[in-house]
Amino acid sequence: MHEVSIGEAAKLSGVKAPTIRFYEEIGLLPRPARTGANRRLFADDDLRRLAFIRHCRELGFHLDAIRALLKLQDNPKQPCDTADAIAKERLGEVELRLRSLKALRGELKRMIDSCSHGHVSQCRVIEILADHAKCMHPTH
Amino acid sequence: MHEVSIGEAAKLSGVKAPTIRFYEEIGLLPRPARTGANRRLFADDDLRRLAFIRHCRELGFHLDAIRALLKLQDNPKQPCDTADAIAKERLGEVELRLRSLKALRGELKRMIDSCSHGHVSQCRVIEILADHAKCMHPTH
DNA sequence: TTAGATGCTCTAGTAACTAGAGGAGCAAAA
DNA sequence: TTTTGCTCCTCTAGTTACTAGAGCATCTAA
Repeated sequence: MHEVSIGEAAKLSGVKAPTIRFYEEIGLLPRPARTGANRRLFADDDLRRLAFIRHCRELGFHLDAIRALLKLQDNPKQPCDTADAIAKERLGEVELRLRSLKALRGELKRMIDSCSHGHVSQCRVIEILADHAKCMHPTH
Repeated sequence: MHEVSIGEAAKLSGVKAPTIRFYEEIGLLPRPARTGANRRLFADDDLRRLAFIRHCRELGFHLDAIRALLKLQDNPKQPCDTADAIAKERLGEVELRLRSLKALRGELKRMIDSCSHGHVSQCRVIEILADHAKCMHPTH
């Protein structure tokens, strides 16, 4: 059956042991089997589920979205529109964030470039932060 | 002296009243004056500080960084290297995040494009999420 | 005078973990 | 056999930057 301890599961999946326990607690992972001494034993299925969760988290999905995706995975005969929609929503978030971060980068660069490294009283960084009107950031 | 209530301060600064109280509580804002009936009265200085904080937050600075920047602002004769360093650190974070989000966007697009809108069992989105090896994301 | 808006404090909740306390079990060396 | 050190258990509390709500006081306008 090839069952592993939580430490082993953590190593194999790249998810830390406390986080695995946390996922169990919030119902993202089913409760694994236990040894006589009450230690968790993870089977292949658990490890696969863990890998799925981890990959989703790396791509920035919220736990709620992951919960929905896992539910889909558990019912493979359903149409996959929901999975598609969740991924598209995430893509939208990413694109929004990208635009805003690009604008931000511009403003930060401008701020840093115009700093003449004198005293705080003449510091452009502080000045721009203090006075929004001096800011060229397009979206706030 | 032109002092305003917390609601007025919220309107003027764009920071919500509970958030203003929160900033006071954690020592980011000095305790403002009070009326006889114990209501907060914000002076111009407070409003300037609030605007500073808000602008910093919009640019994504952590409250700790803002605390440091405010301390600098309070001692204008210091050299402004610290302000410069904080802004540069933030720029670094932004650039890192940008790279990672761009990679993410690519992966999400690829996932969505290869979805044929059938059943979950053949869904490429779910499949790629389940199996990291099928993922082209360069950095994880 | 009374209704509705605004203010006060305090507690608790959010996301997604992370850290620590205090204790039990296990494997290997002395 | 004992002891050392690692892993594991549960439980509580802390993190960031707020947000929501309860229960009460005060202010403003009709």
